[in-house]
Amino acid sequence: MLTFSEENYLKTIFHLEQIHSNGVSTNALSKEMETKASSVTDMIKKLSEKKLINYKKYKGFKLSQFGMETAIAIIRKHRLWEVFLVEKLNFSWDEVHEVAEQLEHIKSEKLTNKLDAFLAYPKIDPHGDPIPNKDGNFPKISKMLFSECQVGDEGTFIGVKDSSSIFLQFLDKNNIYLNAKVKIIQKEAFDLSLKIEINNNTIMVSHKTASNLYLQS
Amino acid sequence: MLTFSEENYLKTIFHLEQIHSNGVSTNALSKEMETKASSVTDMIKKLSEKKLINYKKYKGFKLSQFGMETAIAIIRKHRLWEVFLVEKLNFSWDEVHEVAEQLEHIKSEKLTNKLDAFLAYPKIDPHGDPIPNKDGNFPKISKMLFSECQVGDEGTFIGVKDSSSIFLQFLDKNNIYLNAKVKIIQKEAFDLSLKIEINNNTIMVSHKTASNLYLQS
DNA sequence: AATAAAATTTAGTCTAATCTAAAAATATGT
DNA sequence: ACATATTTTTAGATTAGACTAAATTTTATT
Repeated sequence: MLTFSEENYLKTIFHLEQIHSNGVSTNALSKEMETKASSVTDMIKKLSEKKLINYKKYKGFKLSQFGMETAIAIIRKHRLWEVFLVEKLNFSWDEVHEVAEQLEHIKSEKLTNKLDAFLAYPKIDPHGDPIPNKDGNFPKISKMLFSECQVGDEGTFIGVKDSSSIFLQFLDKNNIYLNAKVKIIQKEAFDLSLKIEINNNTIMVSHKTASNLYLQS
Repeated sequence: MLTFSEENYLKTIFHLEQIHSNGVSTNALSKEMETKASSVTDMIKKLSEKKLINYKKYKGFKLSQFGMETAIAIIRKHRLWEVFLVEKLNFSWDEVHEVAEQLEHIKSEKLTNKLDAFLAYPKIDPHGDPIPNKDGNFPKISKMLFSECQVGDEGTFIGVKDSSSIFLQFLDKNNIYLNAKVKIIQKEAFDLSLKIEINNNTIMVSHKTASNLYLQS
């Protein structure tokens, strides 16, 4: 049985591997975890003994197959709970992360799978990130930033790039809701702002805003 | 911020105070927590320093007002999550306790209150135990055992005394479901077995079974 | 009231997860 | 290529929560 701390390390290693695909360094992990490098070395040794990562002194580390599965299971739980909090309990986006950080450590496969079913097997979380299924497979989501779309493109607004409170609250205030149907009406050459149709309203969004919204077509 | 361990101690002290109303002893608590008495003494000191209990060496301890509120908040979370697991995720009664033991430690008042609202402010959990409200007040539940009822009594089956898996599975098998409307039809003088009407079915239950079912009239 | 029994506390050890400071290994710049 | 900088690891300390064994206090029994 893994501790919370071990699980948090695994999760963070997983995320770092997405960027540094040829292995993660002690320093990179310590920065991400906001701990000292020596603490990371200690934990890395423990994870290595438990066969969760492959590690050679001074040479960085990578998740093992087993470690990968474990990390994905935690991410699955995190994202499912986020959906639950937003869709069932009416949390706003900017409040869910902290609570999901706790809920992701609840140990019950049965709970996870029943929650998944209760939520009707969602494929993406409120930030637009894909939710791995029971077998650990991530659904393919073809998403692009609003700012990269062509006039005429349409689809569903499924997530954000910037998930800061201030941005999410800005979206709320402007009635830009998750899962809204969106169509790109016009693009201004001058400032790259977009005219979009969203939920049968036509509004203008700045280039900066458009660069932080994902459309699934 | 309290640790899981501190929270578990508080909860257990609360339960013991229901029985030993003039204070709890180190030994009683160590038995209930399945730890050694010396470990309890250590923890008691810490809880005392944090003003969660009132403690005099060799003289036992009691929850302070603050400790009481904290314990009740944990019990509230435990019971709300049990309702969620049974009513929303279709867990069976005998599976919920272990998971609720984990969920009760999630720290977010907002989550607790939103969960409460989502569940429509339930007053009792799947074992028939009362759920304290946001202010820590327990609802008054007038429950009695089926075995103590008179012929003609009617009400709702709200909980069990024996919550062992084997008993809960037995109830499932015999279509005795929580919140069923019940009427006592007849009582056999010979073996004290009852004929009851439950969900428009008439069935017989043994005295032993009837001694473990609570009716709310 | 004296002594035996039981309960409680203290003292010291262990493990997990962190830290600081120092040592060792690796990487970099001229 | 070699001196320096950076990264990583080791060594030793700390805190929380548990433990064992011993000491102390309280309770019970004659």
